[in-house]
Amino acid sequence: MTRQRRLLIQIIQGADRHMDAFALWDRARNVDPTLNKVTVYRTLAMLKNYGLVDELDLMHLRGGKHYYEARATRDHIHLACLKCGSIQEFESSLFEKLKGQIERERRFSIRTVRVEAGGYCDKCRGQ
Amino acid sequence: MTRQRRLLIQIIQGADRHMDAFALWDRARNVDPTLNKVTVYRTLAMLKNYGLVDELDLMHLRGGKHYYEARATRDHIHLACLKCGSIQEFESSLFEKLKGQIERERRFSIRTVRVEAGGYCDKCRGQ
DNA sequence: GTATTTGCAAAAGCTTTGCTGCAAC
DNA sequence: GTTGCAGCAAAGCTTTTGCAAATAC
Repeated sequence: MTRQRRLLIQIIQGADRHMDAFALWDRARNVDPTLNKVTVYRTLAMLKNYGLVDELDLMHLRGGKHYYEARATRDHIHLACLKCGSIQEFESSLFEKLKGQIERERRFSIRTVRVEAGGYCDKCRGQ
Repeated sequence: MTRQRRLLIQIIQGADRHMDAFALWDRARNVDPTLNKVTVYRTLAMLKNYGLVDELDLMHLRGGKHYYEARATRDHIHLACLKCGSIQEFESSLFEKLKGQIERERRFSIRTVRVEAGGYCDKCRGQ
């Protein structure tokens, strides 16, 4: 494991929000200004492959780019507000049951699941 | 409603698989060779806006492009096989309950939901 | 006749690739 | 010393934009 990869992993795991490749690069450059954007993409590809990082689209709220987050111990759902752009996370045992149903009824072995809902958050729904 | 838009809507609704913008364009050109790719994108933007069409990523199995499908009467989940690339659709009352839970507990008004699972289908899981 | 839609060309955005040199072990 | 990783520049793909001409009603 190289120094730069360790740095990127650290940034993803410590992120307080969902970051895209450019944002990750930007944050990494504060620590190591020589780090190239291509290295970000190559590291992300590796981490996705090992299942350490999940790739999100967040309902394309801000164009076609992808967002990344360290894989959590428990899967969660992303709720994207189409008005204010806020992202909420939601965990539910129903979601766990749903995954179990898919595995059983379709004999489909799930490796990653992505649930994204677009709509209006509590603050924006009345407006 | 213009002729070209009607044609594109017809193609999306009659599609036997999930199509990306290029595939839609290609099919539309068989009928009207003057139809421009930009018109495809503009029509899709309109249809997404009206909630008549859903945009999918299918777990980025084939890069960052988007796939489109006419909105069904009932939401469904997409299961993308990481090995053979097959796409299955899955409906479940648990999914409906999960949506209800989100609406209630977070007071989040859902407009579109996308559930995509990547993994191994029955045929590929043993291999 | 007015408003909206289309084609064309070009730009924009994000991501990937080829190759050479550098770093890790 | 061998193997794999990083930097650089350039290409690749999908999608969006600006503007003049064409179409719809």
